[in-house]
Amino acid sequence: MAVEGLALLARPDRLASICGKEHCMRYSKLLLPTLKEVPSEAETVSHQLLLRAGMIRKLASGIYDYLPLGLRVLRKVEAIVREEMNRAGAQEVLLPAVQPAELWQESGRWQVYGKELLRFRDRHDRDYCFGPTHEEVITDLVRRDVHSYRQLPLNLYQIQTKFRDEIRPRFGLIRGREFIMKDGYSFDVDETAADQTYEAMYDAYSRIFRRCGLRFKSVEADSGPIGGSFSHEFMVLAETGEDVVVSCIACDYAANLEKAEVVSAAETGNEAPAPLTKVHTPAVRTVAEIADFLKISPARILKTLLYETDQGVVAVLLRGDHEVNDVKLKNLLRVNELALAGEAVVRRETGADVGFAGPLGLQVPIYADQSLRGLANLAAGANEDEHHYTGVNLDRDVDVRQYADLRQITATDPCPRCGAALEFLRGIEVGHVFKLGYKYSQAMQATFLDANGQERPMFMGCYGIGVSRIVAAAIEQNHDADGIIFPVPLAPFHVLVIPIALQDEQTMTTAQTLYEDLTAAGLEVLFDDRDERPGVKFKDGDLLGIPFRVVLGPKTLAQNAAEVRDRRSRTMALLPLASLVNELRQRVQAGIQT
RNA sequence: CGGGACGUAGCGCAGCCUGGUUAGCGCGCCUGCCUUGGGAGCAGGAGGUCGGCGGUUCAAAUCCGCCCGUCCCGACCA
Repeated sequence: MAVEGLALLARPDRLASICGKEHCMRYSKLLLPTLKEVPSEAETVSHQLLLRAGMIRKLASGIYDYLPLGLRVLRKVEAIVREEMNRAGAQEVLLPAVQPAELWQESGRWQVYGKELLRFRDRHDRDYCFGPTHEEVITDLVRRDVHSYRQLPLNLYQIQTKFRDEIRPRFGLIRGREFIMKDGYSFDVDETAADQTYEAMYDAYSRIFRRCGLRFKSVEADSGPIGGSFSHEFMVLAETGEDVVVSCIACDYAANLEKAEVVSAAETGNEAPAPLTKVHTPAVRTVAEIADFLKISPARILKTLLYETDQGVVAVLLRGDHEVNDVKLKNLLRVNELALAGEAVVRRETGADVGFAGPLGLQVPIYADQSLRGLANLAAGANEDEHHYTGVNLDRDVDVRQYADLRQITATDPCPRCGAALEFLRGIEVGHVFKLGYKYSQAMQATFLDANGQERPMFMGCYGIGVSRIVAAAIEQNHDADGIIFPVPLAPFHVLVIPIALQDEQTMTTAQTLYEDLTAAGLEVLFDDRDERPGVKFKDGDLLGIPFRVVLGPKTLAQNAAEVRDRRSRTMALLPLASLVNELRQRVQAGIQT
C-alpha cells in the first residue's frame, strides 16, 4: 500500500490532469473568489465555508456551481472512491442521467416514487425522468448482456450527477437536489454469493472513508420492507448531522436511531388490578397535562395513536413517556404508506377529539409496544370528549392483536446486544450499502441460466456514496474559527507558498524555485503571487484550509530559511531552505493513507 | 404541503412603520498615491428595472393585491 502512495506522489502528471496547465496554480490566475462576510443564506458551517472559500456558488435552491477549488476537492474524493472500488473488483460504467419512463413503469416505481422524481417530456411527448438512482437502468443493461452464471458475479458502479427534487433542500452540499453520487450495483447467483460481495463492499467503504481522513461510524440501518436482510449506513460524525446514531459504549453495536432495537426489561409490577374508572378530565389532552392532572407519572399513561395506512386504520399503544418509531411500525404492518390520522378520522374511530383516544372499545386492529406488557392500572383516553379512564389493564380490558418493539430507543435503554449503556451521536450519512435481493431482477426479468440450465433471477446489491456530500461532511468535521482544515487526502492543494515581498527579487526567485521543486516532487502547490498585503494572504490561506503553508520573505531568507506552518495545529517552524522539499513531502505523505 | 421570515449594487445591511431631495452605509471592484508579517490609509471613480406584475395616489423602495424567488422550523426522504 505504501508503495502506491509513493507512486502517487511521484506522478505530478496526475495532478496536472486535474487542473490542466501549471498557471492554474497561480493564485492571481485562479477563479477563487473568497468572501469576507458570511452569505446570509448559509446556516451550517460547511455551507458557509464552501461559499466563503470560493468553492461553490448557488445557482438555484439545492443546485450549485463547483468552482476550480471545489472541483479539485471533489476530484480527490472521486479518485479515492475509484481506486477502492476498482481494487474491490467493481467496474466503472457511466449511465444516462435522463431515463425513459418505461423502465420505471416496469419496476413499478413510476407510480410509487412521488414528487421527488423529476419528470419531464421530450418533444415527442414521451415521459422521462432525471435519474435519482439507477437500479432500473443498470438492471436493464445487465439483463440484455448477461445470461450465464459464468458471467457472475458482476459489480458495476458509476460516479454521476443525480437529481432528487427534495421537499426541502438545505445545508448547501449536504442536502442538495442535484448532487454527485457514486452508485454501485452487484449481481450474484444467489444470496450466499451476494453476502460475499456485500462484505467486500463494506470493507471497501471502510477503506474509502478512512482514506478520506474522516471520523466515521458504520451503523446498522433499516433495509425497508424490501430487503429484509441487512443494511449498513456510513456516518460521518458531526454535531450538525441530520441523523442520530445510537452507539454502545462497550461493544461495537451501532445503529441508526430508526433501526435501533429496544429490549424491554420485564416490568414486574405485581399490583393488583384496579377497577376501571372513568374520570372527568376537562381540557386535558397531552400526556404531560394528563400526568399533571391525575398526579401520576407519564410512564403510567397509555398513549393511543391512530394511523392511517394503505391497509386501513390501526391503533398503536405506547407508554406515555415513549415515542413511536414509524419505521418499526411500517415494517411490522408491512405497509408502504403510514401517516398519523387526522382529526376527522380520530373522531370517526373514537367518537372523541384528538387527545381522548383510548384502546377500549376501538374497532380497529390494536398493536402495542412490548414495554406495555404486564403493566397494571394505567390511565388512558376514554374515547369520549373530556374523559379518561384509570385502572386500565390491557390483559383484562383490551384485545391487543400483537405486542412488538414499536418505539424509539431512548438514552436510558440498554444496548440490545450486551446490555451496556448507549450513547447518542449525530452523523451525516455518506454511504449506504444494502442487499436489494430480487426486487428489480424479478420485476425486470434479469435472469441467468445456472449450471443446471435452470433460469434464475440475479440477486442484487446496491451501494451508494454521496461524493459531493463528503466534501461538506469533511468540512463540518474539520474547521476552526478561521476556516477549513482539510484532511491532507482531500485538500485542494497540499502546500500554499506565500512570498511576502513581491518587490524583493530574491524572495520571488526563491519562491518560484520552491514552487517548481515542490511540484516536481509530486506535491500540489498553490502559489500566492497576488500583490496583496501579507495579512490578506494569511487570512485567505487559513480560510482555504490548505494543510501546509510556506512563507518566504527577506527576513528569513537572510538566514537561508523559510517558515512552515501546519494549518491544523497552527505550529510554525523555521526550516532551512534546502530541507523544505523533503520535509514537506514527508509531512504530506504522512497525511495520506492508501 | 403547513408555520415563520426575508427579497434594496457582487456580498452584508439601513431606509419602509409615518409616501415627497439626486436611494444610503460597510466590504468588494476600478484609478492614483502611500503602505507591506494577520483582511492598512488617503483621494477619486464605476456599479441600482429597490424581486416581478397590477392597484391606490398629484407622487410608491415605502401603502394594498397577486405572482416569483430564497432561507428557517415541521411533515417527508433509495
